[in-house]
Amino acid sequence: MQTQTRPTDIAQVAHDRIYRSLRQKIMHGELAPGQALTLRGLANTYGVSMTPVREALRRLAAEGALTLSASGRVTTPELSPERIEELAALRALIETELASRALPRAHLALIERLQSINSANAEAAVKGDAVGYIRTNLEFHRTLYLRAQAPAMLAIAETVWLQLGPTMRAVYARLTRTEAPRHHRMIIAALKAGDEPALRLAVRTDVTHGLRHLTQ
Amino acid sequence: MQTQTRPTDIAQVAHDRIYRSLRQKIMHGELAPGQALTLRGLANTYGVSMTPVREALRRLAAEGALTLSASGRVTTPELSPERIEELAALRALIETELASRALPRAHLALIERLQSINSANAEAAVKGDAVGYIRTNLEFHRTLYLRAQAPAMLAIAETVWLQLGPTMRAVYARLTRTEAPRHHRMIIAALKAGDEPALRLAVRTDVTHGLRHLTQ
DNA sequence: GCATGGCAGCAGTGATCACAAATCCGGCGC
DNA sequence: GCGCCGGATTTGTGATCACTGCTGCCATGC
Repeated sequence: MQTQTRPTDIAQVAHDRIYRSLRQKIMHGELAPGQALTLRGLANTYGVSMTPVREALRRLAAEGALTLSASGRVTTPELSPERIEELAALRALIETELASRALPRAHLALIERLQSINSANAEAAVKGDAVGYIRTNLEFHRTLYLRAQAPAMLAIAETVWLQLGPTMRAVYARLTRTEAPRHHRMIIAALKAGDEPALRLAVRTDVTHGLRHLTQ
Repeated sequence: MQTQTRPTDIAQVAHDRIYRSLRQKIMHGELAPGQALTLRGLANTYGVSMTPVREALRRLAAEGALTLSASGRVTTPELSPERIEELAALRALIETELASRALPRAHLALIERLQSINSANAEAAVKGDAVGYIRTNLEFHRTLYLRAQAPAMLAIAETVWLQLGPTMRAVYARLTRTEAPRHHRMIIAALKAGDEPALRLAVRTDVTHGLRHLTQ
């Protein structure tokens, strides 16, 4: 019983480390759409053999974060406008539900944390730091949704973020400024007021705003 | 250029074959919750080495169809009531949206196909064929949702079905009878009438009905 | 009788290798 | 000069193996 494994059930093995590393890069928009990844190349980069790299890539491909060509080559996806519209609709559907479920549990400490993340988000925006912008933006949403106590829903929301990752960079590169924190402030205001319809609207607006102009 | 590969981009390799086989078994409720799967055992069953089995299992685990213990052992998941409630809510959210999108494209040929699938579903119900019941039930939904032209949404809906697979058998074992086709007939009636609110309600009722009593 | 310790078998992980298919590139012929 | 052919290289796939840690069982001692 007195094993020295971590208290979590998170395996600390090589393929998992590589999976997390690549997943973060993809979700934060550090990889451009259409970029090719090779087993031997990544194995060399991470100093391991092809085996754990293959598992990490296959897992990411299963989650839609990467595309497998017919010959097994993996690349980051280049999304069609229709696909982007779908993923934006999914974000709106799932995240409004998550926000609704988080609302009754959103106490002052959470709202303060959201405001703090929002400051970092605005800072990244004015500095033109696209990766930092995306990272803090997702952190804002994740922090709120964690309160919903709905891990399966959150996992699916994150899967959608992952699929949008490579595209996100292109999206946010052009709008940045202090644009998006406005919607985040609307979310915070609705949380403070306990106004569920306003919260749902604010979340829906926030998640679809940046993607809408890409779907035409 | 004159390769003999299929025109689709679906790889016909060993790990993919094993993945599809296991995925179907899980989604159709052929595997009981908590059942353990071993790499060497499956490798033997399918007549391959551990490598492709490992990839298939990891892919299924990534989709939530299987659970990985801390030591790497994989089993079919035993879902908590909270998790089931979440997954039912996700089904309701996503599938009402898919049905709405399919509605304007639902012509008579589709409705006739749905009725035909529904007959097979009723037949499986009276025969007490749980696997056949689940299979035709999912086929009914998938056939409708394919008309929505929303592959990303459908993929996520199927992921949810996959997670519910092992649990579904236990659910439908107790209610079967000609119970569920009633909701399916409501869906068909709403499609014929072009009545979107009724369609959304019928879908929501159908997907949450069987799961609701498990969430308490 | 029960608890504990050790040992054997079992299960997953990652490295290495042989192989096949796809891709790329240079040269040859028209 | 252009296009096509063929080989070299790259890349993914699957098998095998050594290794580690876990599991479970049996025997031993209290």
